[in-house]
Amino acid sequence: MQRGHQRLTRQTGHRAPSTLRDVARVAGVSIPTASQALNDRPGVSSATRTRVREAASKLHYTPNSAARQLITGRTDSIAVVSGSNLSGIFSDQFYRPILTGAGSVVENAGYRVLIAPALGTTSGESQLMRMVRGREVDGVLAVGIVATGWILEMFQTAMPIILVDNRLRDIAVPAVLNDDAWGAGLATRHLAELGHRRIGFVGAMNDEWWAHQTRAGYMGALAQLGLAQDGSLEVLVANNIEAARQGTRTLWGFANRPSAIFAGSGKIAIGVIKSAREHGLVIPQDLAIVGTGDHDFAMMIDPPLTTVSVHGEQIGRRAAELLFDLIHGESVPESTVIRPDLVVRSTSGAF
Amino acid sequence: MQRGHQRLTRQTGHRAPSTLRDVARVAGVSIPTASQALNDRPGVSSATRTRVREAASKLHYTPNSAARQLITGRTDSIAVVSGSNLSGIFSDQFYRPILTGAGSVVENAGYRVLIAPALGTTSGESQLMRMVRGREVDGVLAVGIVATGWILEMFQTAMPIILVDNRLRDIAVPAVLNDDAWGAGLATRHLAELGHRRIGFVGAMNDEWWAHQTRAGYMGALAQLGLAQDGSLEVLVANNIEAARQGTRTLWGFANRPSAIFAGSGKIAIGVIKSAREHGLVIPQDLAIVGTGDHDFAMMIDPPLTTVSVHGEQIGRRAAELLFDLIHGESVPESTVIRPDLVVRSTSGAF
DNA sequence: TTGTAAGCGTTATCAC
DNA sequence: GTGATAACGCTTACAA
Repeated sequence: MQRGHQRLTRQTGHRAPSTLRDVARVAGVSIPTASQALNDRPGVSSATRTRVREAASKLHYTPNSAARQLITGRTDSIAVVSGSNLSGIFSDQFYRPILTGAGSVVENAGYRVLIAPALGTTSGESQLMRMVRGREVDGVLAVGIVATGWILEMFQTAMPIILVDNRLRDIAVPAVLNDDAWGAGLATRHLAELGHRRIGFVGAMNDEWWAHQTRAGYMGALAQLGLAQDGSLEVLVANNIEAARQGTRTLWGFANRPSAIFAGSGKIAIGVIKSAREHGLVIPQDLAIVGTGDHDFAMMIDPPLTTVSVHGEQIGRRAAELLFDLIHGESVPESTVIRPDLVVRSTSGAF
Repeated sequence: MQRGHQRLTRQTGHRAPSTLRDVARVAGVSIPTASQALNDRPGVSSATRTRVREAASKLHYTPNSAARQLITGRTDSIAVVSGSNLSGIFSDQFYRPILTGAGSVVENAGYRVLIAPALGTTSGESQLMRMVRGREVDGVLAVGIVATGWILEMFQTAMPIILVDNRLRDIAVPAVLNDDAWGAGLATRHLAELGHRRIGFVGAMNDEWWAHQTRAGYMGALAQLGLAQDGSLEVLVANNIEAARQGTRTLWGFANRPSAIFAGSGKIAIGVIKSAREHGLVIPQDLAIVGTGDHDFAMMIDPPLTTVSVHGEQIGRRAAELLFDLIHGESVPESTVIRPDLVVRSTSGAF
């Protein structure tokens, strides 16, 4: 079993893959006829069709996709592009289920998925342009893209594109979004129903759509519930654990500190929990918390996290379906919104 | 800003992408000359070359990749295939850094990455065959594949392939592996140096290479250290949190229970911690633990986990480099092994 | 140094 | 129903 020192070169003992010409010859028909037969086109006798099919399977014939692309113009593949690199996009807890959902639709449609290099780098962008202008894909799924510039403008005019979890300010690109405002409302009302009057919000201070919407949903719910919109209840931080921890440190010292917190992202929720614990607060007795995003850690942490559960797979599936609609020349709504649910666990103190 | 009800169809106002013929016409040369000029081939006067380049950039010319593929036989893309679906492979804490590393090498080489559908399903396999036999990729990176059947045999003879984190029993396919045995040795010796004599092992009982190697490393270290290889010190469980928790429940009751545990995977480490805590043991005072895989949670859990840090990015980079070697016709070692390091945090009780 | 001719493997068009 | 013939956009070989 110890073969570590061996060196291997690519085997070259295989014959070239068989072409349609081979199939036609074996079946005793012309090349176009073989093509018709294999593509289930009318105008071929069933006897011929059978003969061609048998020849094809005998020769393990697989169409050369480049040749087919060249003439049909279709590539049967789509690109997934994001702001991060190849696997960065997949490591994000939020985007992963979206990609799972989109992937299942795309794979079922028999399409291939090309991972475009990250936007933001020059080389990444030029490779993406090559993919788009070189007609290597039939459509683009842009996940969590922030850029608004010429890239997307070009996409819009040259290639079907669906935006996932973001909107653009200036260009009307169809998007599939989580209903962040709705989720914030669910969380805030849940805490209010448990008797909390001073419900704080720790949100992301970036300029992305979801951050705005989440805050708007929180504010709207407070107003609707007739609760105070006290500025001291609200903290905006960078969207990471450490920033949330640092940014909320001073929050717990005040006499009229919030008795409950709605955290606008999963990372922020973790940071808030750390910070509160460091101040000696017991969750949920001293502080109730509702997080966002129903990720692995929501169940794993102690106590388990009450959270707004984003339906990522559904978002991804819908986005892929809409992209196919666009590819097939159908029109799609500019904005498709998927509502999240509330998953009640222990940190909100409901039981 | 509320434009939700609008419906959008693909814009068709764009002209067809420009071809080499357009470039040649604008530059006032023949098509082959334009081709030579743009591909930096000798035998073109620098004046002509400049004129062609200018025409190309003016027309936003991008070569049609299908046409180029058809004639050169190269696709400039590789497939990543795994046992899981599109994003399942990326959600695994172990594989993600591997893909990050591989991705950076592949993208730098200007290659595209095609995500192959999961093996194991009929449709996935047939789509993969289509990709391979249809010559849609130049090589395959197979991550954590367990199958040994005809699929890989075919790969080996028809297409360059590198296996990551696995070996095959019957076929000599070049592989890049983590040195699991080395890591197990590091962990075991670390615990012995801290004074532990009864060092237990909770490992995965599956049939994969890493599981065997990890156990072998543990056993080897015990022997080398002159410590008991007591069968009661060893528990093999399925590789998930719950199985590890259940499977180690009875471990803590014995008078001569282990004072330290080496957990053979990240998931197993979490399960062991849960189980030990449920039995009232305090970590690391009552039980020292060394885990495997330096993932996010290793730092996040309390106390932070001492763990064998697998160099996933390096594994991925190496795998991609070897794949390119294979694609370029060079030979590669059948087995490339990357050594992990030990990251000492709190659970082992070193400080 | 440049242009002409041929061909990659497939599908589309149109006679027969 | 079937088979010539052309075409997709590009690269290579070879002739001018």
